[in-house]
Amino acid sequence: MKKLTNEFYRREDVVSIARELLGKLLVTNWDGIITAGRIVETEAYAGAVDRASHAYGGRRTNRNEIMYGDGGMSYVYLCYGIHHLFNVVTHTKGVPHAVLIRALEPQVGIEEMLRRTGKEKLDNSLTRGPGNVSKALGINTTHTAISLRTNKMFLAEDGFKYPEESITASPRIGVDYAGADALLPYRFYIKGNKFVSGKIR
DNA sequence: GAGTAGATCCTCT
DNA sequence: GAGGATCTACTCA
Repeated sequence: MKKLTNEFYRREDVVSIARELLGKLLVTNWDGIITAGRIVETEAYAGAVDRASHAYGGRRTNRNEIMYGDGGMSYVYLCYGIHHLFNVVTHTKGVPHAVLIRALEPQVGIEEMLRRTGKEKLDNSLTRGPGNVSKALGINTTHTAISLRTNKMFLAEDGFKYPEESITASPRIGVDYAGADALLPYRFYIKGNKFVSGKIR
């Protein structure tokens, strides 16, 4: 298993990165408790020109400041007062690109994920949707702005690849307020995977 | 199976 | 003071 490199995160094309993250592993290790899952759904947020992004029009606030940092950092924020959403910051300093991790297939520490989410057994709701992903992996807003190359939280590849034909693009979810940009095919997921959120499988 | 309301709080205006 | 990159449970059918 190899951690993804800074070169991977710091490329210019956030849409390609979002697509390539499918099949990679997201690992957290809080106080020695390891949980990990394989990424099956992502969304790209293309910075200042993307009306669905927090950084649209170059908006810069305390909350999204980390998006303007170097690629390879985490961006976690609270949505609807309840859900913590986990993003990977990409591109280099000054360009606020990010990829939202929307769904995982659980791999390691399933018992711990069940404990964190209060569920009794593994089913497709455990890591389906960005709110559930963060809950299962124990991610919250205190984990924003940390490097994804530490041993606490990182993305890695283990050689596994989903076949090209199983990768599907679609418009993003929950961004109706973004006008025409809501229609951009910036969401990527594994066709037929039961952990993918939304109605279209 | 489809549609809808409610939860709940931080951030920005 | 408003609203959000969501999820679940509940209704109705």
